[in-house]
Amino acid sequence: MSVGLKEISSATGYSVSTVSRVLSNKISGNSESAAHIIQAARDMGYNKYRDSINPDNRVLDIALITQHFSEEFYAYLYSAFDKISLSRNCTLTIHSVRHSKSLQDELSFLSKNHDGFILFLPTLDPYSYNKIKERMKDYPIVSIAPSFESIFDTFTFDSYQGGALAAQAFLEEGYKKFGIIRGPLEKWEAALRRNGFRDTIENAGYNIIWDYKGNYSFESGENAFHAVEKEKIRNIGVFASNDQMAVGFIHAALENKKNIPKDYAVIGYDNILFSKIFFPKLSTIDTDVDQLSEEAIDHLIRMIKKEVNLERSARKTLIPVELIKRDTHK
Amino acid sequence: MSVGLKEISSATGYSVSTVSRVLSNKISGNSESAAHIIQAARDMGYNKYRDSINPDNRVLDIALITQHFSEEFYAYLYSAFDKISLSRNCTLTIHSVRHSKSLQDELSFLSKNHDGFILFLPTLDPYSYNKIKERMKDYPIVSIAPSFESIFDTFTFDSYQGGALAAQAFLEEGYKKFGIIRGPLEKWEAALRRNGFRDTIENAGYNIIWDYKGNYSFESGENAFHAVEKEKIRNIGVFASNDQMAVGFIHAALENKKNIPKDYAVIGYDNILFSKIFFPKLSTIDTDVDQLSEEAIDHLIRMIKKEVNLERSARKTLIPVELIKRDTHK
DNA sequence: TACTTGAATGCAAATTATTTGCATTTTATA
DNA sequence: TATAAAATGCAAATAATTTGCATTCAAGTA
Repeated sequence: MSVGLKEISSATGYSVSTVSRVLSNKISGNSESAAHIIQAARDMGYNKYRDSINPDNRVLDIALITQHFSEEFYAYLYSAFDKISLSRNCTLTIHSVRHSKSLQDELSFLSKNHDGFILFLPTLDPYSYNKIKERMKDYPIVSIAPSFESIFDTFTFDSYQGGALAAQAFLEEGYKKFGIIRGPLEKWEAALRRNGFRDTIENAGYNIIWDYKGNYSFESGENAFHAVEKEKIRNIGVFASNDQMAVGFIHAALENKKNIPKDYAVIGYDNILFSKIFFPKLSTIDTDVDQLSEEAIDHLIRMIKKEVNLERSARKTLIPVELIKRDTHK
Repeated sequence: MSVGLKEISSATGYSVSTVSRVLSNKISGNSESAAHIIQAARDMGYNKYRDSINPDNRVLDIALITQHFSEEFYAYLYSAFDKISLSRNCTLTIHSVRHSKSLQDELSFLSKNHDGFILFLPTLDPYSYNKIKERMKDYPIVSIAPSFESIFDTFTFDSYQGGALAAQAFLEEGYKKFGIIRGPLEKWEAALRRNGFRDTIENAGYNIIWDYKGNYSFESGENAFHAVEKEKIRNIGVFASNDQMAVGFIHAALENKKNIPKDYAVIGYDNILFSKIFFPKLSTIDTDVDQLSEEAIDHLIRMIKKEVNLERSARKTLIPVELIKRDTHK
């Protein structure tokens, strides 16, 4: 059963004309009656609701578009966005397009039901990003995926700083040998983490003497250990590009009767739950997902309210990260 | 800009009358032209799309309504539903109502944009469930939250069986002493896991000699260890109601130079990622989230297509669980 | 091939939904 | 209490959608 002005009229007690005027902004939307009618229109599912009513006078519907994986990080991310959007009086819906066949069509469809998008599509290529931009011209979109080229206004963690912080910690503690377990370098943030670490080490006059190409998995951390063990390096500061690899490395090291941090000092990245449970407790780079979501959502809301100049080229905002010192280095 | 039949007409090249007929099922929806028009209506965001078109002829939009927490389980759950709904040609959106002030209104609103709900609201009271049922009469809803009273057709894991499997394993291995770290008993599935374990132990002529009231957290697992240590019990089979508590228990035990499984055999529940990484690897009850989502979604689709008799009282389907034997018991 | 039948289509009329001009009422403010 | 601005409802105007009817098209049949 389709809902029209007549139904809203009888539900609220106002005439059809008044309802019409409220729902097309012909009447200032801040009076009590207007609020009542707008609320009813939303509740009853009036289908021109979004098109007609000024974003200032209603709840905004925001879609978080992700490529979902069963990793803890996603649970954190959703939780943060959920919390912040509640506090901003927005309704958040999460859509995974990981398996989507026709991303463009899907986004186009979703745009009709939402006021704006938060995009988290780390593996999408610039060509597809540009296609989206083209097709969704003027539609409010914020990206939170780390990427080289900014096509949309972007909020991401300062991965370069993260690598640098790990390096600084090792340097201050007097380490002289440094190694890295890299993430896949085609991922932009993995490259940044590595560069931040390397640049800081090299600026201090040292070199990275061991470099292992991991793939972010626990297993590749274990493999990294076996690789470093062969070379009989000891007393080295190892920066792992994520906690899974760090934990894998430490796990393999302990199984082989090595001492952490004496033989190998390790700093990870992400501060996953198990990094503080794992024994020894893992030092790691912590990202403030709450801050990321807050800034991204607030910016998106400003875009929806047309307070952002879209003519300018896409901004990129870096959210600072922090080193959590625990027990896997001096 | 609101999209009407006129716009769809010029986009597709058919007359307004034909478009009207297709979009109100006056024409069999399986011809090529009909498919074309329906597709265009969806893409262009025609706002009576859902109301008008027969569910057989279009993509279904399903909402997974959860109370989101930053736990790995949620990432798995979403991932499974995501995968299955893709294979069923459904669009899935995830909505967290954990912090929602007016659940009823929110659901009512969401129902206008979706064809059916999967409800995962484990902490919701029966009164609220009944309110939802009342307000959303005839709207397709499937629940996947464990609960005593079935108000909606429900698919959940067989938690009782899970407890029983843990007990059987201990019994077969010759343990004579049994303990349990319970989840919060107001949670129905925690009660079931406990009952399954206890009944099996008691049927075999033994008793649970130690019972700790946990709260599903890592810390309460650690506390459980300190409690059992005080009583100087050893060589006991401990069933932890979830993996977090199991890992907490083992962690504290190892820190106190105890041997797992010699001093304490442990079986957990959930099969979280870290249960296979943690050292020693955790024996645990595994739930097949894929099967759960598959059955729930398929049932929901049948409800949407009106192939389920809603007059009957709510069905409850139990999905079997499995014991994964690893290294924390004999 | 010509004929038959039923579905698909478009035009225009009918119906339904929404907007707006105008007169009246309410509300806020001086 | 007076006054102006905003809100409201009625009814007319406009816009959107549906439907009756005639025509076209496709597929099967004699």
